[in-house]
Amino acid sequence: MNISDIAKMAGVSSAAVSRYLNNGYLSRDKKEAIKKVIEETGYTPSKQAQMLRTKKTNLIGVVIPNIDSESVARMVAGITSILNASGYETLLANTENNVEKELSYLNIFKNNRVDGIIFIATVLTRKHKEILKDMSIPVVMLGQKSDYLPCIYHDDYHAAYDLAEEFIKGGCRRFAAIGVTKKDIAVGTGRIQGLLDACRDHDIEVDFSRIKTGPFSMQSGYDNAALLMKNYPDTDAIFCLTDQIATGAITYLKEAGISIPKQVSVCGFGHSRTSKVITPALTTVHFYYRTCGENGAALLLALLQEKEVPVKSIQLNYEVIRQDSIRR
Amino acid sequence: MNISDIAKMAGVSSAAVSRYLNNGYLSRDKKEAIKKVIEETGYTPSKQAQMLRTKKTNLIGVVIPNIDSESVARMVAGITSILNASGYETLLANTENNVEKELSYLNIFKNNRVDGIIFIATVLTRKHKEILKDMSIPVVMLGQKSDYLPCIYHDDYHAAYDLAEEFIKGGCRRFAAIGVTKKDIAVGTGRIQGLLDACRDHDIEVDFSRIKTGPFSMQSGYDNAALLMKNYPDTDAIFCLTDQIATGAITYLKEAGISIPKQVSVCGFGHSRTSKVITPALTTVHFYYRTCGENGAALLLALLQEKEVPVKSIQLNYEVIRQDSIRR
DNA sequence: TTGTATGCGTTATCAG
DNA sequence: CTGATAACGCATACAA
Repeated sequence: MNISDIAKMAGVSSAAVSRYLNNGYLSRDKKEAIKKVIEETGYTPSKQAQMLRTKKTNLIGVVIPNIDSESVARMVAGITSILNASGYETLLANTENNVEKELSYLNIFKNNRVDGIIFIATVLTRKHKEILKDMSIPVVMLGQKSDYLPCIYHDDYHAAYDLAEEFIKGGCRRFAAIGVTKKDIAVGTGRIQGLLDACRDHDIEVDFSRIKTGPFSMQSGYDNAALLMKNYPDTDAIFCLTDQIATGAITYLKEAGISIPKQVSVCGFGHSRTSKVITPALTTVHFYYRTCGENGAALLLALLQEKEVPVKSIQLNYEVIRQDSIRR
Repeated sequence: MNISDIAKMAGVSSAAVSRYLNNGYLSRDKKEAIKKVIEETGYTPSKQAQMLRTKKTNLIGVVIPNIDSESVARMVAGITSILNASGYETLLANTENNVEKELSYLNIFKNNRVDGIIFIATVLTRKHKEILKDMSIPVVMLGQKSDYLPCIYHDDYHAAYDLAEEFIKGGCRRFAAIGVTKKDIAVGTGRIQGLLDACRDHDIEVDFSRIKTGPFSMQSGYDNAALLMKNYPDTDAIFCLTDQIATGAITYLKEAGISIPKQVSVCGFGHSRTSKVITPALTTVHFYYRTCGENGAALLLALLQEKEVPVKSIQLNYEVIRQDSIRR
């Protein structure tokens, strides 16, 4: 069932049907006739043919590192809510934290598969820049700051700085940290820098050998906390770069009979569901992940329409969630 | 840059290029020539044109109720891992628990937009059946049992039965439950039925007025637990139909100074991240969500290839996670 | 093994 | 306002 079948049945030309579908000039009675036939047949135009003809896909490629992560899921929820409301659909590319896959998907989308891309970034390599710099379609980056792409990101640095001050106010002086790869600029570098600068501003020395790194997992938090407390038993603050890591650390500390926050204070980042119900409730920072997704989608839509929006970058606010894992 | 440009540059016909792209008959030297030109130009064939021509999209529509849910996210992770490995991409439709949207997306996908559909179902109405029954493309349903579609689902009933027996073994006799709409057959009906049948088999009477329902949220758990303990203070077991609900219930009980599991025992379903770290650790049941997604994708792929796989339905196993929220 | 010609289902141009 | 027709980029039947 195609447009010319409908045209024949309605006694008009296929051009008329096309006009009907696209709100073009059409007399009242032809409109009626076409409407009737379409309703009777349940005809819907072929998206494939429309795409080929109009060069528009109404598809947005969304590249994510891992869907099974609370923060990413929230961003995706924000993205889809805005995009769907505007008649776009999302092509989801889950890279499972694999850089090769990430580059590969970016390349697949690069040409003419989608109208635009939203890229939730973690680690950015030179190859990323190469691919992203000469895209023929608009791209918005989420979660990392970029100087060559419009982006929406969180103020990881100041969030970390504020959190560090919470520890300091509570009297903590011998800091340890459990982080992630420095290559993740926002998280691995930015949050650690916030900690270091806060300590410097308060004349507190940081023992760099107490800064560990590992994956974004509870297991890393558990293992590294164990390592830290064994090698540096006088540690009184463990600065965890994500709630997941903090959850693992807390689990270890409790098992080891180390009191939180009395003997060791702990923080996380992300305000996860778990942070609200773990004992002690985790002092953490809320990032506006859903908003980030929404803004990213809105920005992409603007780019799609106006063709030349001045390259914007948006830094989102944060909120320190003071709970019970840092002593006061 | 299209196929005939490449053909000209390589000194061959466009058909030759097409054959090169699709592994057709081609002499060695022409192959070389075409390869060279394609590499130089970075040409990639237009997916839109291919779709129109071949009637294949290599797209799978994935309809989900809400991406910001641990169980759904795990299923999606499983789906994408299998689909991507087979060269398919996923068109994600997040319905935000809105039945209208769900029907609408199913309809959008119904015709020729995608090659197949994976549908993570919750509540099934007559309209769903109407739409799903005369699909021109294969559909696999996840999370609910269906008699008219291939489906993969969990053994909610026996999981609930086993969990109920845990309560009974621990000496609980005055059951309450916090559930969800009965229209969700797997969760709202199946799990409650498991509880009721276990009680019946152990000659325990259930006071139906202690069975509450609400949304899939922590808030519902909190509010309903409060309501229950106020109206039926002798309750010694709260059977929560999801971990989220259980988390809310536990939060209330702790606030109210009611000891868990001593005075009131609690269970959940889903083996969420939170269930592992909340105090007391939640006795719950593990469902193989990721496997469910993987199997669903694999089943759809089989359907896509063989055209006529006998309508299969797969019931997945479960594992009771005995932790500390039910007394022993 | 190769090239020519046709058509997939639309939209857009152009003449009427 | 309307209809005929070309074109989008590719894959394939058919002829060579």
